[in-house]
Amino acid sequence: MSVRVRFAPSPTGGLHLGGVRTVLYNYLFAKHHGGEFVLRIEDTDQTRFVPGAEEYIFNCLKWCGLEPDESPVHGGPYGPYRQSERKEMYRSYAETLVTRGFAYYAFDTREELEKMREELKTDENPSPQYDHRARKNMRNSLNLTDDEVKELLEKNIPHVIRIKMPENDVVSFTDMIRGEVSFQTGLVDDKVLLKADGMPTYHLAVVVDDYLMKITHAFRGEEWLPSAPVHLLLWKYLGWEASMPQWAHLPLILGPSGKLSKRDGAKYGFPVFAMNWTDPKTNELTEGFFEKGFLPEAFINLLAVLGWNDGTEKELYSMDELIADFDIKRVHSAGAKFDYEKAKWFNHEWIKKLNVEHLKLKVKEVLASAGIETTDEAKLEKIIELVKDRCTLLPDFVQQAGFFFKAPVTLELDAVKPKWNEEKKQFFTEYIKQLNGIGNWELGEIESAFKELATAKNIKPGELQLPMRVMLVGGKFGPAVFQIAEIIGKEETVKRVEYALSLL
RNA sequence: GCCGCGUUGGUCAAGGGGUUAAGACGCCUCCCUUUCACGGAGGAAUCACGGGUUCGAAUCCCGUACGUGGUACCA
Repeated sequence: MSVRVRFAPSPTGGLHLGGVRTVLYNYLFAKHHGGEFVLRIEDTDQTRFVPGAEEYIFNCLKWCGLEPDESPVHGGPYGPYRQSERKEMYRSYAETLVTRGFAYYAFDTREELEKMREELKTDENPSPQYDHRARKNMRNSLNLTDDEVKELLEKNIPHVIRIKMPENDVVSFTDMIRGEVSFQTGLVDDKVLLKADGMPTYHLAVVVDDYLMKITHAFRGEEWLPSAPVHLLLWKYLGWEASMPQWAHLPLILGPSGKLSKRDGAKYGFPVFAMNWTDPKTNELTEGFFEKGFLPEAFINLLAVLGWNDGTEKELYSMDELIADFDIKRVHSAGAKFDYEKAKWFNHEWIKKLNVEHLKLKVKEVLASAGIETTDEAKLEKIIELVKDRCTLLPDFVQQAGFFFKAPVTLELDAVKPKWNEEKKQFFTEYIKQLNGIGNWELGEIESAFKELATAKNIKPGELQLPMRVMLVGGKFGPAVFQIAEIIGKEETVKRVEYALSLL
């Protein structure tokens, strides 16, 4: 049987680091086994609908290179892939469960539920559940007579269907990451399966759809572990136990203080979403890795090794290598704190690693958005090669490569002034003359003229190089000075030196 | 509160009865370089605690503490 996995986001907002990692592990597992990766939209909560969120998710996955094989936009044989479009099929499964005695109708109103919680609430039990004890005193088909239930149903009185958790049983299963996990059914509440509006809750939808879509392995965040017994029981009650997927609950990604939230991002200055997301209601922007200047290769890489390793010292993986080496059993069971410094290191490594051709377009874009037009392709390529070791994030190219195309507006003259004197000024005045005389404008000529003149003037060349750099670059950074001069050309070099001299 | 899951340097982590307890990020020192990086060589820093089991425990068991998640007609 071929491997089929799924990622099932609810389109309610930005796509979190942890979400992308869940997609990634699903994707890697599927591809490693030559299986399919399906994306299903879990939009059963109509009150939380957020326009644009679904399209946003697809954009993120595309940028990450994690394209689904089946999805609402990619199609596939098990559609529809949007749960809201599957609404009609859930009710009959829920009713089957009622018929079999594994679930029941509950007619309690919001107010009645609140009242029950209020009454049962104590210091020892701050959040009472609708469980096997509570259900005995509520308005549901367990307590009502058949006729009463029938009447309520016929009158279309709003109701939900709840699972009837066994009072005293143990449900256990083997998690691919954690091993044997077990739960006392009496401590789990009677989760709503079908809501009053006819939509299923996650609990019903996930098992019905996983069954219908022939999902073989179900990987999801650790936050689902406590409701796993409900899902296990549903598979059993529906008579599908034999086709139940294997489960793996992935560890959480934590922020500097506890669970990683988008607030952490704003607070500590790092992105937490794959791409920028603006909440349409509040207009609040949460930064994304894409806009921050991360390469998808690096983003995927850093996420992959946040909670997984192959047992070797290897840390840099391409997607193909990940597919080849990934093993869900080697995923850690403990949560991992996200470290932005290390994330940046990964990006730096990937910038160094990727060839110029691969980087060119992205660098062009980043320069363009800083108002720097690059038309000379050969020149751009040469420059990227020269400066990429110095760039951690894509926008770093603006500082590191920008001055090749545009003379610096402000010069860091404070770095020069303290040791500046008349001799040095004369040196540069004469150097300009020599520069103008160079016929073959290339590195060797520019450099030897500089050094010979310095020797003649009895000044150490080293003492002149920093001023020269500041004149051309604007600050104390960048590749070798004469290389810069060679690339920007004679005219521009002379111009920049003259301008700087006028300020000194 | 109750339930689940977890706990190796600041962070990511290897190791799963006998190791000088890998490696990476970050930090520090030095070399290279009269810029900034890259690269290279070093350094500081870890098995949450308490009991067992065992000749021997970071590794196995039990407690405790702490962290984290759940406890919704949200996913």
